[in-house]
Amino acid sequence: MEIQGLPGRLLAHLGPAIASGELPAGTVLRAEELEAQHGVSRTVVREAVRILESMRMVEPRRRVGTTVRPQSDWDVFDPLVIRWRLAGAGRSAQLRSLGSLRVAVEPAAAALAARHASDDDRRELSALAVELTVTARAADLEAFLEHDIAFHAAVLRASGNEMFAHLKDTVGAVLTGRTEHRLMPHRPREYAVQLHRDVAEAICAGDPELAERAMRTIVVGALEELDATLTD
Amino acid sequence: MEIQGLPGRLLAHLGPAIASGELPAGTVLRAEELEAQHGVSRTVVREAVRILESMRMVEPRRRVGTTVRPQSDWDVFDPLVIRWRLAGAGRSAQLRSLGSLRVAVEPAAAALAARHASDDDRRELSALAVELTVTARAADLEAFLEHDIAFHAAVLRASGNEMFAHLKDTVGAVLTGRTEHRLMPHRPREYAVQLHRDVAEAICAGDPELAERAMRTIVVGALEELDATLTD
DNA sequence: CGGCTTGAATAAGTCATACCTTTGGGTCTA
DNA sequence: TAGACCCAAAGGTATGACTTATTCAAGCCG
Repeated sequence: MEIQGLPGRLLAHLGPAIASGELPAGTVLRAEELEAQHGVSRTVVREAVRILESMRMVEPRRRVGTTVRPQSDWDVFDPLVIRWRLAGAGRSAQLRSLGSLRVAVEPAAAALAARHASDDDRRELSALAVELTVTARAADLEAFLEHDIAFHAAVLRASGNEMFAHLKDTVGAVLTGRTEHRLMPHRPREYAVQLHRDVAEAICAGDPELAERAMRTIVVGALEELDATLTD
Repeated sequence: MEIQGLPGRLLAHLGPAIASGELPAGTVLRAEELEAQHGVSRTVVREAVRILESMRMVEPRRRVGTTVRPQSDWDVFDPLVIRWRLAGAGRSAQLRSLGSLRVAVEPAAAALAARHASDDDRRELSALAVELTVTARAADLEAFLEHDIAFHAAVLRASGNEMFAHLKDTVGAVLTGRTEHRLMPHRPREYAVQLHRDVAEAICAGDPELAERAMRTIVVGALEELDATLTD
């Protein structure tokens, strides 16, 4: 999953530093300095910088150095960029953006899933709905989170659209971030759990409209809760 | 925009080759061979491979070589991956995926735009709607395409959500691909143009429901046309 | 005979260095 | 002052030497 070796290590420093605004747009990074600061060779620095370039976060220019590009240029769908932003300063903005994205995508995915889900998909969704109910009643936040992530991932996958399916890690990151940063009620609301059961049932019954409506209620609720909680 | 220099050139060979299935999952690339085949140095090969690794398209492993990963692992939201797939074999699958994504995102973006668009945004949308009408009547496909792309980009940007805004190049690629591959009527349908005007008017009037509905009609229509045209 | 250890071969990973190419800016000249 | 010109600075590329991890197989032990 992660980029390997020293370039990965360097990236793990530079990426968050840029994403958090510690190195704002316009900052000039010079290869030689990076070598010295991190005690690595040219090769390593170049590979890390190349990756940042491919994410459109920096732009190397001869005679001038490697400059940090404005946030509006970044590849905001890149999983690494999303993770870096969630980790640091841009967290609230990132959560809000992702919240809107979820509102757009997840209901559509639920509708598609109701049409295209395989029998295995349906079985899995039912099982996960049960798990959610159980862990919610037990107020086991950790287990609830795990199953919640699995549930949304299952819906996205069952949609049969590869691009939706690939958003599973992103949605997972949002849910995790929400729990970690105490943006969630200490105990999952029974109403929310009921909605998850509704989604599962609608998909199993092959009812796209119902599935979409229930899922929309879930993600709109999550977004509103987010907006109400985030102060910045 | 593009990755610069020799690594970029190498990437422009390897990326499409992998995306098109010419180098299927499991294929082993050895650095030494790539050097010889493309007449470049290790430095260049390593940087190109690192970028492919960051897109999750290949996985370098010691003692074994750099193996091509299955398509399901790829970073399907990466603009380069999308472009490569649109260019080659995976084109139909890619267009379908993107079509569904548009159906999910663009109506939501239109609704947000109706709430948050600035006065400049609204002016621009009105102007673009006029341009669309004019070029459609003149059956000037090239100019129509250009304004169509600009229109959808403007809606996405006006939504105020950075992630939606970043999909503008992706949507542009779909529209371009559709025109290039003759998946469009030779003359834009007046009905479709009317819908674009409806979207612009609804956003200008601040009517989210109407904007969303009109935009949904546009993208659903586009998707259905696509499904009807694509044979594979 | 089967499983475990061990060692050698292999390919990627890293480093250091030399040299090339582009480009921004200063200088010199008309 | 305007223009041509030159130089230094920074990234770009090439290469050789060395390191490290990993696979595979030979060989050893139970």
